[in-house]
Amino acid sequence: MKMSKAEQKQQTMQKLIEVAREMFSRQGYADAAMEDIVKQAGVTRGALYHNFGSKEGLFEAVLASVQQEIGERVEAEAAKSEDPWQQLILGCLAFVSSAVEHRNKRILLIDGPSVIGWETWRRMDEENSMRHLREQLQTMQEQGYLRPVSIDALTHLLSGAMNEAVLWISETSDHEKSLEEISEAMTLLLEGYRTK
Amino acid sequence: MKMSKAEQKQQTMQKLIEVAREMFSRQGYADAAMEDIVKQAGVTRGALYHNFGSKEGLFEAVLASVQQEIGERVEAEAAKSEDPWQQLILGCLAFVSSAVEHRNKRILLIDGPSVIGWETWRRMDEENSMRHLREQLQTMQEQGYLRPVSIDALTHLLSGAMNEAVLWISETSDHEKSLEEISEAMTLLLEGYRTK
DNA sequence: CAATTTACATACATACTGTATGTATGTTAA
DNA sequence: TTAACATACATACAGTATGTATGTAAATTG
Repeated sequence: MKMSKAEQKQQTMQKLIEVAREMFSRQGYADAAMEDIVKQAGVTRGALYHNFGSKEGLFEAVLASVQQEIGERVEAEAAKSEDPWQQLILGCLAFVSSAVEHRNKRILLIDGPSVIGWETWRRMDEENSMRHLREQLQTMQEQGYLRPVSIDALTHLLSGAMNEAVLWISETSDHEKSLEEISEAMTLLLEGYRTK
Repeated sequence: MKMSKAEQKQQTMQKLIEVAREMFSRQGYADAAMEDIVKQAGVTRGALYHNFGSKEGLFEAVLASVQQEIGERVEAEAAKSEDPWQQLILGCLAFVSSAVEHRNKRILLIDGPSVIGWETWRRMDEENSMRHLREQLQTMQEQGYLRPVSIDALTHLLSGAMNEAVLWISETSDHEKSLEEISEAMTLLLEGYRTK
């Protein structure tokens, strides 16, 4: 069976991203050696540098796939309700549940900001999970569900709270219980902004 | 003027920590070369490895000094009031104001968790700024100021919210304004937990 | 005051990223 | 159909950074 150049490229890139995602998750960015990644992916350093340019470039591609995956799950979950408050809660819970997974957590929350810089990390996040959050809050405020408060500030506060929640949950012995506690605390937290 | 061994050690360690703190803040942990650090501190690699063991060891010492400094400011600020709610607000604001400073932000919030791992980072933070927050919330709940909610969960949510707030503020063009917005949003956020 | 520990310097080993160059395979157009 | 070219990738090597082993002078100690 023959393969076009485009198909071949697509395949090696995907394989490298998969392998790198696993390695970055297990050992962290700094301790994951390119040599091991290409070996496990069944290619050579040439392929990696041809397609991604640098270790950072590879990481950015991996992070993008992580964020996209989470963003889709958040959106899908939020869409299950018509009520704005329900949508907000569902979205937040979906984010925490997704991000806490082993293959996402470290890449997204620990190494992400450090490796590519917080600004770039934020810009990438903005186009995935954070955009949904901001738009949801914006809409809710316009419809009178939320008190008059800076949407920017609020978005970041909530996003930060959830990020830390993810890291905390993943460290606790009983994930179910801690997720439940976070869910309760988040609900109360949001009550402070509620008008109707 | 003569110097005892202990004094000498203390002095080189302090100098290395100071220089490293500046370099880590400017270039980030990964791009800060040991060679440059020791050169600027006026010693050699021998002194560094003798005192700190590794690059990570040096970073941990730097981070400790950052956290201690912030922790002290938070405590001092909170002590300016007798009212628990005022104390909480003052402490939170002091944390954000301190952490946002250039010589603290990156080391504490960006590179910290990535370099030494989130668990270690949390354990270190626990002994500084976070402990104050948890104890304050604990006390407030016992005195009936706060709704019944998991103090652990709440502490992490607030801590995470503030951390992200710091990073956001530092990226905005008008720090004063964004700090004001965060202050307002944080106050409302806390209202959700208030009982009296 | 001899012995020993301490604080540090220096030279070197190791490991990892990134680059320069080569090659085989797919693509395109006369 | 084939010649010219582009692309995807392999390989060998260079550069740089961390960490270690060993040496040394000064202070501490019994």
